[in-house]
Amino acid sequence: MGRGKIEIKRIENSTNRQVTFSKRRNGILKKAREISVLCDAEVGVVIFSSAGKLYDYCSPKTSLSKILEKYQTNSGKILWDEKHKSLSAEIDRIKKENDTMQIELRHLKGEDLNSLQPKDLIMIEEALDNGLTNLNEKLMEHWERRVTNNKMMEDENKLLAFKLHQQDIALSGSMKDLELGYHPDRDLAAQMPITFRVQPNHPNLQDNNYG
Amino acid sequence: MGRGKIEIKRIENSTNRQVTFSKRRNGILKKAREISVLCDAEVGVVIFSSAGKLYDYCSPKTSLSKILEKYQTNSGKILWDEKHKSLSAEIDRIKKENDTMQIELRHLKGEDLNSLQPKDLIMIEEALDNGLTNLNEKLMEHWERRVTNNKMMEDENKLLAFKLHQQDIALSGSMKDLELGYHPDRDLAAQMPITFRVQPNHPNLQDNNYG
DNA sequence: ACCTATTTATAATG
DNA sequence: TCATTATAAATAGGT
Repeated sequence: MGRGKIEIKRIENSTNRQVTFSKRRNGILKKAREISVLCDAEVGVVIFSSAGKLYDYCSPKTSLSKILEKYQTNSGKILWDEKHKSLSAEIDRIKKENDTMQIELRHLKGEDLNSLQPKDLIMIEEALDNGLTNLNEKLMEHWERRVTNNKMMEDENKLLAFKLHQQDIALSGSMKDLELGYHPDRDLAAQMPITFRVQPNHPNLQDNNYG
Repeated sequence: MGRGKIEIKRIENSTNRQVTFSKRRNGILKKAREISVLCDAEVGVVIFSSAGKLYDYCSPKTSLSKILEKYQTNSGKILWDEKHKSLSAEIDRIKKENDTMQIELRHLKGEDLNSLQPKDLIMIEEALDNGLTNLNEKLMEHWERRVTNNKMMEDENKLLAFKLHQQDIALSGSMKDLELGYHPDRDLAAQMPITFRVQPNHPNLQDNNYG
């Protein structure tokens, strides 16, 4: 379309080339705009001149980013840059790791064992046995701590009972003494400190040595 | 350009719109091709029809990926931000999942138990017990299959021994008949085939039914 | 940049 | 959907 027909091949005259580029670039961008309006289409156009200058168009109500995302899901082609490749690679790696662990977990829980050979089964059994051993060790520690605690509390209780008993005796003694002139305050005062001293969960209890 | 001038606004008639889309799309792609050849330009075009169908063009000797990379460095716009974020989010999600499984695995193997309460320990123990139960079941199946096989082989062996015995008897019978002209080689030759016939691991053993 | 002869694209139609 | 064609639009070459 013009004064003369031209062949579609690189225009060697640099000035001519640049002029043609400018004209046709405008043409394309205009047509892109038109088709997006006329036909309700999403259009993205990116043009670099041979000099490296950038021109682009993107239909309204969207963005190149969105169009390209759609492009990728639709075409299956991957456009993204190195960063994304590495992120994707990491996802793959972690997923693989995940799967492996998933399988191992299932096996340890006694699931999906049908495909395994006795040799594998025995290895898993060893792992389970080992786990149980370690676990029972821990449980034993807890248990022993509990027993020790119980014993300590028991001793403490005995001691307290004993002291209470002594007090009872002392009290009945003073009661008898008081039959003439008794001051109740003194008895109360004598009991208070003991009440405060009773701390069954005292952290340093094990340092004491009560029969 | 056509029989009549049209306004640049959405074509309401759906058929018309689709036809116009088809024509103009071809036009744009053609012009994209032409400008890239005539003017040595890098061009990328992505068009989605309103129905969501994808059409694209990319100038030769490059790729959309490269063009877009160039676009980003040139325009400063980042096309991948959203995708980037979603990928990162997925990595986080999977990593978390990974960690959880990692911990569960360690616990089942009897590691890192110090932070756990007896209640947790007991739950793990139950899981291990359960796993062991399932596992032993499987092992038992394998074992029983092995035992059955052994028994069948034993029976087969007995049968073979019996047949051998019978043959021996038959053989000595003929030997006696031959007491006048005996050849030691023949005895050896008679034993050979039996040796070869003994195949304890015969694959079809289970199809036989020997008392 | 503009002009315009000419080519090209395409709207309407069959 | 496909071909035709009259007409609008794009543009090559010139100024």
